[in-house]
Amino acid sequence: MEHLLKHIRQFYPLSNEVNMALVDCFEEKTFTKNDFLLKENQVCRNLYFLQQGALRGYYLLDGKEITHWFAFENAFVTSFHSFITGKPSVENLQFLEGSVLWSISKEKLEQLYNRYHEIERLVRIVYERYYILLEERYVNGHFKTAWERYRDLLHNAPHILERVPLGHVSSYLGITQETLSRVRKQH
Amino acid sequence: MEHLLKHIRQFYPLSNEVNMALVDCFEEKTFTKNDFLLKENQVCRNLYFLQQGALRGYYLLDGKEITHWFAFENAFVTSFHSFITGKPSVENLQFLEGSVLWSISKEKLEQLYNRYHEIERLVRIVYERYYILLEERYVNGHFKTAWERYRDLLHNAPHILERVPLGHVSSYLGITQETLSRVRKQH
DNA sequence: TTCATTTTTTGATAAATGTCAAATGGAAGA
DNA sequence: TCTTCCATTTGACATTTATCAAAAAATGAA
Repeated sequence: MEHLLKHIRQFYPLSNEVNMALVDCFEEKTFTKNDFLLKENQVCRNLYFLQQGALRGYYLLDGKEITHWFAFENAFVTSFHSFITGKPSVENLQFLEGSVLWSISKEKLEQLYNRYHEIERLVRIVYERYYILLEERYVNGHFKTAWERYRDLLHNAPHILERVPLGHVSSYLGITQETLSRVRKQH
Repeated sequence: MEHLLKHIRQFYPLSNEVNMALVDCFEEKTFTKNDFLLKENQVCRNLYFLQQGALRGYYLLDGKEITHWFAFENAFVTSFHSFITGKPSVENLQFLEGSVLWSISKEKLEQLYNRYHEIERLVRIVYERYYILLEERYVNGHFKTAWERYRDLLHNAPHILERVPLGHVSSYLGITQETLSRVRKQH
């Protein structure tokens, strides 16, 4: 839990009162490798903080799994589209490692919004940051060759390559596993 | 101004008092085609509401302009990375048509956040929506052929093809102008 | 360790897309 | 209308990447 509070402080420091209210709303969950946090067509009603472990989000395209994001320690995760809209998820969330999370329901989060302006500010700021991270990822993938994408990943997020099977990484980069394997060898 | 208030109501309806406070903080600006709202290396200190017209965001890669977004009537626009972080922009914002915007400074917006929880909620909700729109755009561009990207654009956002030169559209889709031209003819 | 399973690499070939150069088409202004 | 400028298309060719099949390597369980 201290991990979560520390993480939050980096975005927007909360008063003691609000910190305590927040702690009351989260519950701990643990999973093992290959477990699913969420499957396609389920509605994601919770926001999670990943304290320990690793997770991927993927969807099916022409029968193939396309991993479009990874998450590691100290990140907020959920199926954002489903969580925000209340519609069934198009993505699956699967653990890449045994993991520990803290979970809060959408209802409880909305109660917190209503009670504490501070929480709404915190979340506004978190969304801002997540928005620009996503934008960055979008731009970095645009108009790049297989080798450039691999090189950029190696530079910006080497932990992904260390902790995730290549098959998942290749779809994350938008290339086939064979191409990733070749490109990696040539350089 | 009524356009802006109406747009806001779709996200989160504000009380009269807050609506009035908001109106006081925005000022109108007009531009002609090809004008720049922002140039590379400038810090973007304002958030804009595009009431009428069209705008693109682009950056330079190997000397070529890469357009990575378009905006049309009834959208909030800014260089999000620069606006949020206060750092110089890597992108240029240029008008594709004569346009009318409403502008609010970051300082004034932050004053509004402090005074009105409602405004912070509104913006939190706007970020949520913009986040999932960006995510959707990210996923739609991933692992698609030139033809699929064109077809999807034609289906999801035909107005772009009607109002924007093909050269800008092609870089938006992550393909060359020649390929877009060919792919378009073949189908 | 050994076996079974999964992951990664390699090879041969096809398909898609990029590049460069030139031609065509269309729009706006003189 | 003519001219100029910019946008779009076309052609020839090179390059990159995908696809399919199989081999090799790595991993994990018995």
